[in-house]
Amino acid sequence: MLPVADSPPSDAPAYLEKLNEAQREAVEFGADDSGQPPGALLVIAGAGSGKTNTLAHRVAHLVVKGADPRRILLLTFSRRAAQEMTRRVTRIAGAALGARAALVQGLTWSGTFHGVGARLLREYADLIGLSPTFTINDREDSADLMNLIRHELGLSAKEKRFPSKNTCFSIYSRVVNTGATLADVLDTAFAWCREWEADLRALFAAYVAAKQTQSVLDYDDLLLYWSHMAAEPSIAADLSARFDHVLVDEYQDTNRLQASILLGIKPDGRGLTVVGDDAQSIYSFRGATVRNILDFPAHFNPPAKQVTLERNYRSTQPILAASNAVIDLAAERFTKNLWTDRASAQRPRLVTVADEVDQARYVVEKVLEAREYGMKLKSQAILFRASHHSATLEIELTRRNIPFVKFGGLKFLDSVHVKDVLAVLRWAENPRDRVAGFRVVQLMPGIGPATAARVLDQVAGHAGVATTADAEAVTAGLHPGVQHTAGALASFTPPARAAEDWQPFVELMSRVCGRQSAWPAEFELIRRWYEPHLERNHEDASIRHGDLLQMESIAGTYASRERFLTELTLDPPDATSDESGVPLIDEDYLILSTIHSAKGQEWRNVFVLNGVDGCIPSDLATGNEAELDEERRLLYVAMTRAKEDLHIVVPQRFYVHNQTQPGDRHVWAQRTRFIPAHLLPLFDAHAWPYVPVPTAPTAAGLAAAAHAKIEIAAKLRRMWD
DNA sequence: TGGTACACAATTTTT
DNA sequence: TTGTGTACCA
Repeated sequence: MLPVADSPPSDAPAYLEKLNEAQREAVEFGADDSGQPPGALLVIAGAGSGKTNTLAHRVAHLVVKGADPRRILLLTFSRRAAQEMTRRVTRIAGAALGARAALVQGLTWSGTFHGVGARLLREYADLIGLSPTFTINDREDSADLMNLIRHELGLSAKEKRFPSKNTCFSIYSRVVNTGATLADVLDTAFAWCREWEADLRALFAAYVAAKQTQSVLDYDDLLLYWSHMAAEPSIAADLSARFDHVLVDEYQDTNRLQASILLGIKPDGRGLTVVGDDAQSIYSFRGATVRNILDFPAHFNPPAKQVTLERNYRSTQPILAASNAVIDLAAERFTKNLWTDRASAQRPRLVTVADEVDQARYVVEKVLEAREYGMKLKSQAILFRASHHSATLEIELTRRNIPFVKFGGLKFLDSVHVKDVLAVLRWAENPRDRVAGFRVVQLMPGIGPATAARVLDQVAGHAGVATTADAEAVTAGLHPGVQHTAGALASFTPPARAAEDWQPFVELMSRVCGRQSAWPAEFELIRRWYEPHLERNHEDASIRHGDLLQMESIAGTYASRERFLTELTLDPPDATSDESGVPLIDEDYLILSTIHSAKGQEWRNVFVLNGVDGCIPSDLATGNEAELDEERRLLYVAMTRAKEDLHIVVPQRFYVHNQTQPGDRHVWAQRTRFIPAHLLPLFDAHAWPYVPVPTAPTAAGLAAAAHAKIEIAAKLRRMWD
């Protein structure tokens, strides 16, 4: 490495040269050659302030200074972020380490809280009374299990309707993640379920018991078990000792449970670094609390060192000014003012269009215009509050043959056929998983809930009895119980209608459970078995068949069935596109994304759809000041994704969808309340199209106008209600 | 079991 | 509108 001649701290390694002063402080804090882990560090990193880069540099710097990468725990918000982080660390440290670059390959403890939790739980399973072959239920599966219990307890047959499975699960999850009492959660977030408190408590108790007998964990359990492990002194000491450094990204979006895990592992804060921005906290619906980041410094004695990154490298000054002004109106505000030296004459645009159809046209026109000037589709993104807000735009894009990929919203894994095949795998992996078994068995015609329950009871009965086969299974490296499934199924007498399908099914299960085929060959086995059922049950079997083939090839990229199941559940493929399959890497395509999924990303040209009250903020989230502020932060996050150009589109009319006859009923929308009149000078506000084409009033138009009058009149009257 | 008819409630964001 | 649950019948 060449000596650096003229930059002030002359001993600085070259890879730190490009960082600004605050970033360097964050990177170098406590990283000396003593080998002692430094005290707690909090980095408040504003939008676009080079947060990921700084964190990656810190990790790389620690390694350069002698930290063992295998003993670094790096927790990120999404797996996508984890991969990005690992990639950058490898690059930075690789360049700095020269010949020792291979060292950074050891950075294996990098992932989401849930992903790392799953790995640790499997390692410590025996210590905490958990079966190491536990399977993980995704949200849907968890709700299904909740539903099963709900029926068993007779709660579904109440005179007054009991909360739905999804509501029940949401309540349960919130209690777990916030650490609040059931009564508190009901009072604050689910007031309409207040009267069911006792029943809900019983339901949750039974739900927990069911998960334990079936060896299944839900998402929350991954954190819950982990936090209990971290609270157990002997295990906590072990956990603490195996990681010298723990670094956490997006700390503003962690919940109480996650904070308790960190404090359990690093009670004195030594070696602990957290990074985040309270202005970008947008996951409170999942139990995340800004208090984690605000209270972090005071948790420790001496208090955590705090570094603030205020220089924004992403956006132009006008975009930043508008974003700052929006977040400034928040009721509570704690930190920093971002600044930049990227001047531009172009203010963010606030564009009024007639309706959603025009909104789509505007976006398409501007996107293509930008591409004419050489801006790739990939450098442009369309952001929206709720997944379905992009429906009209998607139609327009498809019509005009513009390729796009959509992040957020409906998942590949939510489709029936994919879930069916996964259920077979899950059941083979864990025969006690009733939700999976229940689903699989009912695929065969002639078997419904009643028969399915009998089948599962028989399987459970077999698995419960220890036999010599268990011992053999253990020596063969299999988990006891797995062997019995096939035997139990073989001895079951199916109803006459299912007789024909039964034998092939038993054969399949015995091969898959007995691991007679290697992974991923067994996936193909299952797919072939499933095909006739697919064709019988679905009109569009050929499309779904294609999905399964695609999944089969993905399956081959995982080392084992267990890894495939775990990682697919924790990190489902999150993009859908208009074509089947994700576009090729080198193809150019437009990005559509919910604002939530856009976190941490940036594009040169950004469009925010439906900048309208009722969409941002969502109608459903205007209940209290805290919810409203979160919606405001959401708009802030969306705006700060833009590097050069930002368009907020405001359609004036929304057609009302649920009218009986095709008609012209609509509501008039108002510009989002987060951009009040006195902020307008920060925007380039105009209507589109610039030159409206005059047309003679049509009968429908007149009717609409008349209707509008009525709407406004009604609104004025309601002011005094 | 599996189909149909009907009632009624909720409606977002994601690991 | 869509999703979910229930009742009833073949």
